[in-house]
Amino acid sequence: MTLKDIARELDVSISTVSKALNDSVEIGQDTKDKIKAFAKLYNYRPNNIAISLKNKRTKNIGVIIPDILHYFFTTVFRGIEQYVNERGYNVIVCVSDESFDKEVINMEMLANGLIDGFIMSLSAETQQKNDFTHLKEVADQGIPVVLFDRVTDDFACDKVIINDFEIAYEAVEKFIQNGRKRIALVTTESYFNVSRKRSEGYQKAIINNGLGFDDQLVLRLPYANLNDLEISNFLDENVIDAILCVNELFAIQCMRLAQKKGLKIPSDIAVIGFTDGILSRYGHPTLTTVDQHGDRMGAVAARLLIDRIENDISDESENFQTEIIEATLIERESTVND
Amino acid sequence: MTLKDIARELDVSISTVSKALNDSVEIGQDTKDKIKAFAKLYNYRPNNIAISLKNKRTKNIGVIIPDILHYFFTTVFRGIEQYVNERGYNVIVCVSDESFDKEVINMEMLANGLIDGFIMSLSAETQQKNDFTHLKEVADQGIPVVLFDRVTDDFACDKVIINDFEIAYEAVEKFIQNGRKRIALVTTESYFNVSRKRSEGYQKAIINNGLGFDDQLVLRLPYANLNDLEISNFLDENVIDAILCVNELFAIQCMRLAQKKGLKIPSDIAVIGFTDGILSRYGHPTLTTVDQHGDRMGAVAARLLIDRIENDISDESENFQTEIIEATLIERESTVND
DNA sequence: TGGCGTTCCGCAAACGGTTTCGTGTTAATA
DNA sequence: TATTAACACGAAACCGTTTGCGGAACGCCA
Repeated sequence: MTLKDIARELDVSISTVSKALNDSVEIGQDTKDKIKAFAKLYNYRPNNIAISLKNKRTKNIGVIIPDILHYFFTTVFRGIEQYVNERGYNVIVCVSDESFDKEVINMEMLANGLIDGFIMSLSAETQQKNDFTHLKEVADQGIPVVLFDRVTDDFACDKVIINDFEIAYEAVEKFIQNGRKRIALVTTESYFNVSRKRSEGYQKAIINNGLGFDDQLVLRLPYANLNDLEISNFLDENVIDAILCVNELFAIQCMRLAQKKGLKIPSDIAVIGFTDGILSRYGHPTLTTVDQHGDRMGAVAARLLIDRIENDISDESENFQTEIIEATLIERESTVND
Repeated sequence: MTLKDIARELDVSISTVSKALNDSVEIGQDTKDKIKAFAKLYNYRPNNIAISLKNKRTKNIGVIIPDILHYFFTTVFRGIEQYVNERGYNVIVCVSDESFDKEVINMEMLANGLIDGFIMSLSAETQQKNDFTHLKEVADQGIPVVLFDRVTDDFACDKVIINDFEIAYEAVEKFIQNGRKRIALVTTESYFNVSRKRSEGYQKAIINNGLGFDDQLVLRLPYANLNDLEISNFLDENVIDAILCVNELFAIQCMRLAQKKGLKIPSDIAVIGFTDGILSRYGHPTLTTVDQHGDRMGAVAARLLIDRIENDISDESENFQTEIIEATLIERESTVND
């Protein structure tokens, strides 16, 4: 069922049909009625591809995330999806699998007309290499990009992040208020901007509270291929009464291994993680954690992007914004003193 | 950068440029070289929308899942994404949020030219209502559909499922081999085809092993809004030494509440769940569970769909297939007898 | 009756490609 | 020298829409 079909059946021109269906004033009321009735009867729907070609707008948003199995990204994705749907857009997702090459390939695939803009979080490899030419290329093509969470200062665009530094600081102070003295940090290698900021927040809080920063109490783990040994040794070699972990999985692992050694949580060791995921809520004990409000983050990123798309911002004044989502600490069993 | 631009610059016709870039034999070698060099220099990429319009193929697959936060669906999604990318397709995802209306709206949005086919798992509401007219409509439009996991006999198409009945049967026998006598089942209300089959497998195994089916030992919970009370009462009111749960979350909840009552796992109560997710692997204790091989399921569904799309199956002989993925039982701490 | 303004509709271009067919040039062959 | 085949390229249709513009028909007024 195309405009042409309707035009032929009703013996009018294609343009008349198009205008009638779009309620143009150029078309007489009875003609409109006739055409609309016919269209409804045969369940006519305009072909979106043709429309996209015509107005050079696809109403699709490209989303590129490093890992779909990661709870945080999943919630951000959901936030994006919900928001863009409300504004009549669809989402095309690609997963970079933390790989620079996949990120580049996916962007190139989507950039040739398939999408009106990108929302993305940088892959681990991209952050390591510090190579953002693929971002610059799509930007040069006039395609807007919004970065969230894993962002970089080396590429100018709208960004959405959380207050990593402050919330890490707050978490450490929570420990201190509860009387903890030997507070450890379990983080990733430092090329992640988020881990770095969280580490800085940790360090600052330690120092400001007069505990004295001790690099021995910082454990840096590879992002993937987690194994028990390093954590286990770390726990053996240090006297620790609290651990701040930069993600949920690290926290759960720490708790499990500490418990295995006969330590009680939270009485012997308190634990705080990042990402309020399933593990935090249903782990044993339940985990005090930083809620990054992924849904909100996704929605904000989507709002920034669509606004930029629709405002046809040819004022390339590049008034880029960085929105900061306030993370919140959710207290659960892993820090409650009994 | 369009064909027209290149043609103008190089003073040849558009068709010559098109043919040259597609390595047509009609074009002389030197002309080809010149055009290709120019195209590469200016980083020309054909507009996918225009191509889609021309050959009425978008190379997009529509995926509709009930819940992106559900680990199982996430793994299936990943399987789909990986497979279709290899075959040059992209994925457009929509989340139905277990709602019939959202499922319908999403399908209609995507059906008008945006995608070449659907991969989907039915929402809870759709299964309850048993209304599949939206599926039939897109099928009538000639758009192929592949259902996975949450399928229905009332709509003819390719399907991918796991052997729910058999694996539930196997799980119960595992309990029995370990000497368990009072084996409970925690399931959802029965409109989910998967839960129903798992329940049947449970029941059959109980009966075949001479344990005598006791409906008292079956707890039926609502799918959402889980609260502790029902499970807690269930544990109080019955003498139970093993529980089979139809999903991961139920299993984790059961373990937590059982432990709260002072019961030891697995010595007092053994537990088996479905879905080998994060909770199963990192829960306390680690959970014996049914691995549904979501990745494989997604890949198979994608293969079925793309084969059907590309084989231009006008032999509407409707030789629909139902592929069955063999689930496997992963043994962890929650069933090991000590 | 001539001129003017409305109303209603069709023509054709445009979006960016692919593809069929036709045409002009050259060289080989009878 | 005339015929023909091979080769290289261009014109135009097509995919399904939207939209500016022109024109026909009509009514109204002077």
